[in-house]
Amino acid sequence: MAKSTSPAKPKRVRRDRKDEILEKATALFGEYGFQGATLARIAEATGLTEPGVLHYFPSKVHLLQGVLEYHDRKEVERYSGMLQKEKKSVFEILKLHEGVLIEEQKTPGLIQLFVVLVGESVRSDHPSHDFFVERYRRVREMYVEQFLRMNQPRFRRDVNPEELTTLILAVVDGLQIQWLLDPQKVDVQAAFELFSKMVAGYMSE
Amino acid sequence: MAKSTSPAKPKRVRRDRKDEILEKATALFGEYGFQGATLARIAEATGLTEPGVLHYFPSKVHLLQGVLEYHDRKEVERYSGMLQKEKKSVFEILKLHEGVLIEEQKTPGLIQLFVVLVGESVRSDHPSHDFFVERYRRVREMYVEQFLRMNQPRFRRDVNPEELTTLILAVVDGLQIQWLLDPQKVDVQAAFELFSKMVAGYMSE
DNA sequence: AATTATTTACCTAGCACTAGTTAGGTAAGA
DNA sequence: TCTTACCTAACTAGTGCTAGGTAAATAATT
Repeated sequence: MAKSTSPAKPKRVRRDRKDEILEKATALFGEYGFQGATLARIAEATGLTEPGVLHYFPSKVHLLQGVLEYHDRKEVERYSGMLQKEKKSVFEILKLHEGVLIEEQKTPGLIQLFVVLVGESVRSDHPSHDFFVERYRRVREMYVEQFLRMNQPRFRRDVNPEELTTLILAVVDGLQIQWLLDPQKVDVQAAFELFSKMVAGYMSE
Repeated sequence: MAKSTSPAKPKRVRRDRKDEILEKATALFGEYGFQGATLARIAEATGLTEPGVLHYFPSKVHLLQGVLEYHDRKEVERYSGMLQKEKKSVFEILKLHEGVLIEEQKTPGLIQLFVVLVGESVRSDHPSHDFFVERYRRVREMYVEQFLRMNQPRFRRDVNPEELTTLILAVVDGLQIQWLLDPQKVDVQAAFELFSKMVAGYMSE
C-alpha cells in the first residue's frame, strides 16, 4: 500500500549511483592519489559504506580503472574531434590546445587527478601504469598522424613529427605541474603562447 | 682488548649510517613514492630495524625531508655552478641543460624520486608540498636573473624571462615523465634539441 | 491481481593485514 | 660513567575486503 506516497528512502538506480561514485572517486583520487584516497572516504563522500561501494566496483583497483576510463573517454572525444576536423596548421593546433589548457584550469581536480596519478604510475607495477603508457602512445600517434597529413609547404622538412609531439605534450604536462604547485606564480597561458610563437616561427622559417 | 682484530659487528659512525639510510630511502621513495615506500623496507635495505632508522630520523616525514635536502643541495650546487660561470647565450644554457638531462637518465631512481614526489606533493597538505613550491620558485629566480644579466643584443626584447623559464622547466619535467613511462618510445634528447633550436631561432630573430 | 521467486542495493560485523610509532632494554665505545 | 647505536616487543589506527544478512524493487507464475 501507499506506494508513491511512501516517504521511505528513495532507492537509486544503478546507473546513477555508479556515476556518482565515479565522480566522488575522481575528486578524491585527484586530491590524494590512488594510494592516498581510501575507500572509506570515497564511500563516505558518496553517502555509502565501503561494502556499498564495492557492490558496484569489485575492488579499489577496479574503481580506479572505472575513473580513468570514464574521463579518458570524454577527453579522447574532445581531442579527436578537435584534431580531425580539417587539416590545420601547426599553429592552429597549438591555439586549440591553448584553449583546452585554459579551460581545464577551471577543473583543477581533474588536472590533478592526472598529474598525481601519472606520477604514481611511473612505477611499472602501479595499477594505472599500463593505462598511462597506452594513453601517451595513443595521443602521440594521433598528433603524428595529424602532422603527417599536412604536407610540405606547411611542415618544415627537417622537423620530426614524433619529436614535435613529444615536446608539445611535455610542455602541457610540465606547465600543469608548475601551475598546480603554485597557481599565483605561474602564468600557463603566457608560457604556452610563447611556446606557440616559437614553434610557429621555427616551422615557417 | 682485541680492538682492531675483533670480528664483531663493526659499529658504524653516525655520519655514515645517516647517509646510508638517506641513499636507500632515496631509492625507495623514488620507486614507490613517499606513501608507497614503507619504513620497514627502508630499514631492511639499510640492514636495520624500523626503530633503528627512527633513531636517526625521528619520523618518516623527517626522513623524507632529509632525503629532499640531501639531493637538493647537490643539485643546486651543480646548477648554480653551471649557470653563474659566465654570461652565456640562451642557447648555451640550453645546451648545458641538455647535458644534465642526458646524464640524469643514468640515475632514473633520482628522476623518479622527483617526478613521483612532485606529483604527490601537488596536495597542499603533503609533507613535501612546501619544499617543491619553494624549489620551483628558487630555480625560476635563478634562471630569470641569469637571463636578465645577458642584455639586449642577445635577448630579444619582447621575451619575458619568467615565461621563458617556466617553459624550459616545463619541457624538462614533461619530457622526464614521458621518458619514465615509456623509455623506448621517447627520445628525450631529440625532443630537447628540437626545443633548443626553436628557442635559439626565436631569440635571434 | 495476487503471490511467489529472484534480483538488486545496500548494511553490520569483523577478519587479516600493514602502517608508523613508542617503551624500554642492552651492549659497545668515549 | 655517560652517550651512542641499536634491538625486541607491543600498541594503535588504519587498510582493503569478505561473509552474511535484510529489505525493497522487479520479474515470473498462478
